[in-house]
Amino acid sequence: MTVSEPTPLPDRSAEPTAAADLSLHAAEERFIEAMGLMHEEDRLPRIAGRLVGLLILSPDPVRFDHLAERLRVSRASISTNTRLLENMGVIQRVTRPGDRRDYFQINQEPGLLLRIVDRFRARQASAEEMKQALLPEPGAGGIVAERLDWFIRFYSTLADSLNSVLAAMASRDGNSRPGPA
Amino acid sequence: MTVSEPTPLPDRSAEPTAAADLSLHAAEERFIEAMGLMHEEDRLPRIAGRLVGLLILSPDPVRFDHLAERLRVSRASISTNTRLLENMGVIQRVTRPGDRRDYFQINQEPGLLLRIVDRFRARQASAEEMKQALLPEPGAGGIVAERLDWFIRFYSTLADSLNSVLAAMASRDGNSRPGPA
DNA sequence: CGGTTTGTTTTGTCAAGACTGAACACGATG
DNA sequence: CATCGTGTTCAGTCTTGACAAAACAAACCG
Repeated sequence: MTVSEPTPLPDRSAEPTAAADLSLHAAEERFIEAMGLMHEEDRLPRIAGRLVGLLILSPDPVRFDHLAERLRVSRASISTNTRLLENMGVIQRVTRPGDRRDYFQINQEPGLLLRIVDRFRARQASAEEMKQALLPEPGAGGIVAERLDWFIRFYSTLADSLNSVLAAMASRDGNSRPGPA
Repeated sequence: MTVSEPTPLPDRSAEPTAAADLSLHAAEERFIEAMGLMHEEDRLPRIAGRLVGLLILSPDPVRFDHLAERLRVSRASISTNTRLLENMGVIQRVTRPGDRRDYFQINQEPGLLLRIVDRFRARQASAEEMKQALLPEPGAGGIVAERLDWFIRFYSTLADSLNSVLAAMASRDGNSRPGPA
């Protein structure tokens, strides 16, 4: 799982910005790996997360084969995961005239975030259904109904506030950037 | 994965509330399964989720072996998963004097929710670290920094609002209930 | 003590799914 | 048309983790 560095770049003493570059590189590595783990928690393949991390850090669109090279994974994995992210609206495939190759850039990423909202809504809905089924019961106004209420209220509030954060952010910088869904 | 019913309780036709009971039972089944799926999304074993669902619906503490029986899983799985949830502060093991057996009840469940907050905070922190590393760079105020800012702002806002929802709910009914962390 | 009840730990099996290499498709290019 | 460049798909391997059965531990009972 841990990567081995074939080129340790031993000629470091010459350049003044070398140290900064290196630590930046290390930080990038960490960020990318962290994004990999994060997205794995969200049931996405680790490579997809790393892809997102890398593309967040890349000001310009990145070439398909550069992705494979930089992340040290097979082109097959890049193909699969770019497609996945593309379909989710998280990244965007761009092409250039006279260039057969594919480039990718992130897509100011609410795609992922909307997924979270959906999950919360689903939980809320599930508890609501249960509450409904419970209603005709005699003496059903007890602890169980209370718990379900708590549950429902929590998730609905959460989804709402998440939505409003998204909306606020979209209106603030969504007009300057290509702004997807 | 689908359960089969060995004891259909055939003597139900006598009671007038039979229909309601049945649909309630079905709804419970659905709720429990839904909770299983939900928690699986959060990287917990499915059985743990079902356990949470069942305990939410149980007004009184439930006996260890009843859990196994009701969910139709092995006692080993119950043991493992109750322990897991207990350590997470999601459920509570209770005992009764003169009774060797263990009972479980849900622990008005912020345990799970705090996990979500932690995840958000971790994401925010990761982006912040990256931003720091980026700072000394020349011309680093570009798109990348902007994206990281967006990211940071989003997750911190989210975690904050989640916390405040939790706090509001805790203060509203936390004093009547045993109220854990 | 032997045997029972209750819960835990260990061991093995199984399934899901991530990742890869290899075969493939297909347009471009000499 | 043969070949190369580029990306996709397929088939196989490998890891991970959930789950169960069985062995185990410990408290209780006769």
